[in-house]
Amino acid sequence: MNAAVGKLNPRKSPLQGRSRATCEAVMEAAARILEQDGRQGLTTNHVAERAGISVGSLYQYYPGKEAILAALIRQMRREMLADFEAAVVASRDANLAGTAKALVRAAVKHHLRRPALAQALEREEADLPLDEETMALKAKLRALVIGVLAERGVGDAETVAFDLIAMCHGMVEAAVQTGERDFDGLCRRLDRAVLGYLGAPGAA
Amino acid sequence: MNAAVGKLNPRKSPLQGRSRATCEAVMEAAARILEQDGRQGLTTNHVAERAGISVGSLYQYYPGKEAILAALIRQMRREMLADFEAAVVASRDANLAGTAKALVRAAVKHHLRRPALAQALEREEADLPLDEETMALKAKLRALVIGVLAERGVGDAETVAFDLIAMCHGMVEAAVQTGERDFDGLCRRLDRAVLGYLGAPGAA
DNA sequence: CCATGATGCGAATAATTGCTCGCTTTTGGT
DNA sequence: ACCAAAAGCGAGCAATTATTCGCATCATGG
Repeated sequence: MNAAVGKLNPRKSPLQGRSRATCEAVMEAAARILEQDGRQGLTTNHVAERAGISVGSLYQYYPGKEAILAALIRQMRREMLADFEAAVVASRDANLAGTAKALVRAAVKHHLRRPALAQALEREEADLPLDEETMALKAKLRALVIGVLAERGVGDAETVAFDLIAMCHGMVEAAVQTGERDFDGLCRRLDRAVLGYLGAPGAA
Repeated sequence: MNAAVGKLNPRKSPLQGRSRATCEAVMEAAARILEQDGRQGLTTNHVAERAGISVGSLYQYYPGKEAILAALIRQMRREMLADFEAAVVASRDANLAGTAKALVRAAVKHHLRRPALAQALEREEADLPLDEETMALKAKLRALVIGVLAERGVGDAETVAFDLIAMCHGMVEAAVQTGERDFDGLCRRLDRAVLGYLGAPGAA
């Protein structure tokens, strides 16, 4: 039963209101610590202190800091996937360029919400044994893009989807890291990159 | 004097041949550990053991694991910059597409040499207080590309250079992470992305 | 071949961080 | 009002990791 209860899954779920608040406080404290100090500052004692609770309480719900990290990552992933799915649905009737732009905006929005946190979490993903979930998420994202491309007659949709995702990821990450916060400007540069790769019209 | 002797710079330089060998053994051991176990395995004791020397000897030359990491990163950066400069020089007389392709190949070559190591080191860069050096390197790289672009009449060379570097970085990293080892195939996809962004001909 | 400084050693100690456990307080139901 | 279960606490022990230091060994110039 539940073979995945290593050190990554919550120990037990909060039942009462205050324990729910405790869990949220832990997550938010961990997020802020990651944003400010990076992983080095993410110790169980430090998180508990920052969350205004005791270590003991923390361990009631999370078996270790990896579990906290995993929870943050899973939350981020849920939001991201939802944003992308919404973008695909919303641009159901648009042409290739229109859909591409919608997806680009979803990606940028996602990273610009809490830029430092998004970057920190992505850097931690690699260390956690979440490969299965990671691959599953990437597969879903790719499937989404592949669908969009194939429906609109783009050849070798698999490879193209992979590359488009990777290129956007790289550009957004680089831009965010330099402190770029101009949403529209960044989106237009991504449009240019995506449409350029596609050799598509509508690059205005 | 030398305000930067925090914990990142070597303590002293090896003078005799055997101490030089010691330092090299430390670097190689650290590299292999990073490739296999990631940062979590990179402890001073472990590195020393793996290098076949004692911890004491390690501390003679490196004041801590950060210094080892910094040394590895600096070495990688030197090689990378040299590769890029060579590519620019070698394609001095080529047109935009030709030079772009040369730079793309330099980038891919760099990452495909020791893929796991390159990725591990890039992930660690962010944690180390090497911001000055990091920015300096990025500036040099960008300057190289800006020069290439401006000479060949590309507008807004600064932004374009930034984006091209970022997009290639993202694509190469993603490809390497999935185990891609097809040098030529990857290069052609990068060509397509770069030339597409540039809206340039020669995309064959 | 001796002296001196460089190099090497690794058990011992310091520092950090992870985690538990016995106990108190709070909550919700009856 | 009472009780059982849930939640919370934090000192303190365990485990891991970092770092030193006194001493042994080796290399090199004189």
